Amino acid sequence: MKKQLEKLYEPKAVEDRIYKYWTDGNYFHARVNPDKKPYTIVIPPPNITGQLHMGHALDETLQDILIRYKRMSGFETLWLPGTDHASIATEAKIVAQMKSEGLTKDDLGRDGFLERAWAWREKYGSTIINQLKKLGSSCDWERERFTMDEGCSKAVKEVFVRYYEKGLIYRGERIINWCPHCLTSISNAEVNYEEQAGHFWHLRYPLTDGSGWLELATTRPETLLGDTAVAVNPKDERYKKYVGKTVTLPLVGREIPVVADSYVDMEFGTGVVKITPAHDPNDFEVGARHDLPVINVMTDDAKITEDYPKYAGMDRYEARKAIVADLEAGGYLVKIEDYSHSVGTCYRCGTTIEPRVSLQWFVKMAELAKPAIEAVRSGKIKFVPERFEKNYFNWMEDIRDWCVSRQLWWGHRIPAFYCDDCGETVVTKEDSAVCPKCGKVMRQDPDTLDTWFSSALWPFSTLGWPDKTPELEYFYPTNTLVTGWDIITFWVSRMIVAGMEFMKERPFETVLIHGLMRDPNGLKMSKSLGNGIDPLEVIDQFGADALRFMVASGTSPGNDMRYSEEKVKACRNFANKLWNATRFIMMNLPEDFDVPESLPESPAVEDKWLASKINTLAKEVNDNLEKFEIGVAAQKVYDFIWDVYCDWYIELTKPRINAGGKSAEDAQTMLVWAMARILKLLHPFMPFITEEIWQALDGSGKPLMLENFPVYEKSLDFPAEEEAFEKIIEAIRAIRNRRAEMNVPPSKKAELFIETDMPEVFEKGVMFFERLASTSEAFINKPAPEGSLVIVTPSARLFIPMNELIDREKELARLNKEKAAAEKDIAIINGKLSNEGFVAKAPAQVVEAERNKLSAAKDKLEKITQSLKALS
RNA sequence: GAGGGUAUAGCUCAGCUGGUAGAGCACCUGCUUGACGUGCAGGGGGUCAUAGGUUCGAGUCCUAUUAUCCUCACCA
Repeated sequence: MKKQLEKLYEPKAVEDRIYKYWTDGNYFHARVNPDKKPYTIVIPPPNITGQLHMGHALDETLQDILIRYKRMSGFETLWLPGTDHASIATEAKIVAQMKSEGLTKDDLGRDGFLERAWAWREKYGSTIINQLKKLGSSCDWERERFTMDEGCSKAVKEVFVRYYEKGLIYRGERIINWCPHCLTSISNAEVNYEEQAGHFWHLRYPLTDGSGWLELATTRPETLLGDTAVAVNPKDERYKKYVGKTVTLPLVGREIPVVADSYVDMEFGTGVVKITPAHDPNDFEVGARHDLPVINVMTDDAKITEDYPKYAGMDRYEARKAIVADLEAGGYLVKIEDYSHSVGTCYRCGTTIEPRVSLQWFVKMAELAKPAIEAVRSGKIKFVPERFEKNYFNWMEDIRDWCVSRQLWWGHRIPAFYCDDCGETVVTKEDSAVCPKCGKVMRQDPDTLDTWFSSALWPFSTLGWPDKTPELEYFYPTNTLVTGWDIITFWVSRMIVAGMEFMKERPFETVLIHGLMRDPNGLKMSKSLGNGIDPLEVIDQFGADALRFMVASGTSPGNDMRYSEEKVKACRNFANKLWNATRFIMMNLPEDFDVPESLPESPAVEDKWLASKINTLAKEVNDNLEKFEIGVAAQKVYDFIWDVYCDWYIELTKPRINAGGKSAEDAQTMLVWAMARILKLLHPFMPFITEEIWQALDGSGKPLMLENFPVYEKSLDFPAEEEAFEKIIEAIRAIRNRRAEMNVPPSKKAELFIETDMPEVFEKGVMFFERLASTSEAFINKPAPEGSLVIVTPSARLFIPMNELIDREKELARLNKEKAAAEKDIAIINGKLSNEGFVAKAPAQVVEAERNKLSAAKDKLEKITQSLKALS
C-alpha cells in the first residue's frame, strides 16, 4: 500500500498535481514515428478573447476522450492546440477597452493599435490555454499555434497569392453586408436573420409626364434617396404601358425610368418595386441588368450623406421618420401596414446590417466547392451523425462568392499593393512592392482578411505548410474533427475546400458533430441572458472528472444537451465510489503487492464470472468508441463499475477475505487485476482520478495514460461460469426480494434449504448466501422443515424456515399469482415458438434464446406447482 | 419556400445492426451489513406523440398528422 486514502475523494488536491506529472513526463508530445500509425486531431482554436465556457468543455472533453483512447490503443497521437486571433471579435474588445480610456483607433493609428492588439494577445491568449489544461486536455503543448503566428501567416499569404494567380480571388465593387457598428464588411455566413416587426409604407411616385401615379410599397422608405428606377414585371398587363416612361422621385425630384424585370413578383404588393441598387442586393442585380446608376446615400456608420442636406447626418432610422413625414406632407404616402419581415444582423454585435456597394476582395467559390462536395459525397469525409451532410451540401451547392476583405486592422493584411500613379495592382508574398510599370513604391491594401480565411488552413498550416515538413507528411490528413453544428458553414466547409485545393486531400476523415450546451432550462447560454455556467467553477466544486463525465455520458452525437448540476453531482459521486472501492482494496492489500498481469491460477467461478464480464465490457467499449458512441461507452463503464464491480464483486470478496487462505489471496489478485482494467477503460473519460489511483496501486512509476487500452481477449471468455454464477445471483436477489416484501430486517438471519438439479453450481454459492442473503446456514438438497417459506427461481426452490412469519393464506395467494405470471410467460413464448414465421425467419440465435427462456419458465412453473401442492 | 431535429417514467435524458423498455434525479419501504449515507437492499411508476404501413416481430424502419425547436433561402 503506497498511501492512505482519504474517505472522500478531493479532486482539487489531485488534479493540478497529476496534470503536472503528465506534462513533466512530456507524455502529450507526439513525434513523427514511422513504427506507429498516427492519429491526429486539430483543436478548433478558441478565440483569444475567450473565457472557457461550457461549449468548450464539451468540445474539448470529447476530443480528449478520443485522443486518450487512441493513445492507449497504440497510435502516435497528436492533439494539436492553438488559438484564433478572431479579428472582428478581438478588435471590438480592444476598441471597447480603448473607449473606456477615451481613445479611438484613429488616435493610436494603425501601428499603435496593432501594438496594443499584440499586447492583448500576450495577456489574454494564454488564459484560455490554461483553462483548457484544467479540463485535463492532453494537447501537445510544444506544438501550440496561433492563427497569426509566423507559420500560419506565411500559409495565408501563400494561399492568397495562389488563389490570385489562378484567378480564384478578385477585387470588385459588389454589394456586400456592411456592419455599421463594426465598420466592416462581413460575409454572407456572418449574417444572422431575425424576424422583426416593421411596416410596409405604400407610396406613390408621380409619372413625369403628369399622366398619373405608380403605387409601390417599401419597408425602407429612407432608401428612396438612392432610387434609380422603378421596376415592374414585363408580363404585367397593368403596367406594360409605363415601361420606358419615367417617374419623378418624390422629395428628390430626380427623373428615373420605369424598367421591366422578371425579378418583380406580380402577385406581391402592387407589383411595382422601387430600385435602390446601392442598398439592396436584389436591386443591385436589377440595376446591373439595366445599367442603372448606383447612388450611395449613406456613410459607413449608416447616416445620410451630405448629398441630401435636409437629412444629412441623420442615422437611417431618424431619416426614415423624417422622410415618411415629408412624404406624408407631400401627399405621397398612401397607407402604412404592419409587416413582419426578416432582417439581417451582424453575428458579432447584432446590429442590423446595411447592404452596401463597396470595393472588396472575393474568393470565387463555385469551382473550389466541387471537389469539396465530392469529398463528402464519395464518403472520403464522413459526418457523424450523417444528417449534417445535408446541411453541408445545402450550403456548398448554393455557394456564393466569399467576401474576404475586412475593414479592420487586427488580422492578416491583404497582400495586395496598388500604384497610386498608374493604378497597377500587384499581389505578392513580399512585405512591400514596387510598381512594375512606373517603378514607384506601392501602397498596400489597408484591409485585413476574414478571420475564417486563416482558420480554413488550420489542419495543414499548423503542420508547417507550405513547407513539406515531416510532420505534414506524417500527421496529415488528420483523423477526426470535433465541433458543433453551428460552425459547419463558417469553418468545416472552408477547411474542406482549402484541404482539397492545396493538399489535394481531405483534411480529416470524420467530422464528429456535437450539439450546444444549454442552460438547465434548455435555453442557449449567453452573456446577454446572464445564464452562462462557468465550467471553471464547476471544476472547482466537483472536479474536472465529474464535469467531463457528465458531458460525455449525457450526450449523443449532434444533439444539444442541458447542463444539470444534479448530473454533475451524480458523476462526482461516481468518482467517489471508485475512490472508495480503491480504499477497500488497499485496506486488505499487503505492502508489496504488484498489479497482477493475469488471473489467479485456478480462479473461482465468481472470478471467471467477473473476468468474462469485464472482457465483454472491453469489447463493447472499443466498439462504441470506434463508432463515436461516446455516451454509450461512458454509461457502460459506469454501470459496470458501480453494479458489477462494487455492488456484486467487492461484496463477494468480503467473506473470502474474512476466511483467509488461498481463496482470499485469489480474491485480492482479482480485485486488483479487475481494478487495473477498470482504470484503463475509464481513463479517457476520467483521467485524473484514474491516474491518481493507478499511481497508488502500481509501483512501476509508469503513467496510466500510456498503458494499453483493454481489448477483448479470447482467454478471458468464460460463458459457462458466467451463466452458472448468474444463477447464484438470481437466487440471492430472489431471497432479498422476499425478505424485503415481508419486512424482515437483514439482522434476522435464517437457515436456507436449496433444492436444485444443479447442486455443483449452488455448492459454490453457499458462502455468499450467508453474506448477501442473510442466511445463517445453507444446505443443499437436504429436506427443509415442514412449513418453510418457499422462493422459486428457474434453477432452484429455496426454503427458509421462518414459520412464524408465514401466513398460509397469503402464501397461497402469492404462489398462485406467481403461477399465473409463469403461465402467462409460457403462453407468450409458446405463441412465438408456434408461429411458423418466427421459427423459420428469425435468426437461429433468437429462436434458441426463446427456447431457453421457455425451458426456464417451465422449470419455474414446475417448482411453483410443487410448492403449491406441498402447501395444500 | 426548401430541408432537418425532437416527441420514451414526475423531471433530465440513454436506448448502438428491429427480438416482450433503461439510467440519473425525485418518490416509497427497510438498513449505523467490515470502502463509500457522495452509501446498501428492495419497490412503485411508461398504450415509447397520433394514425396507418412494412415485418414472424416495431420505441427502433416507411408514410401521413399534430406539437415543438432549428438550418438555409426569400420577403420591394
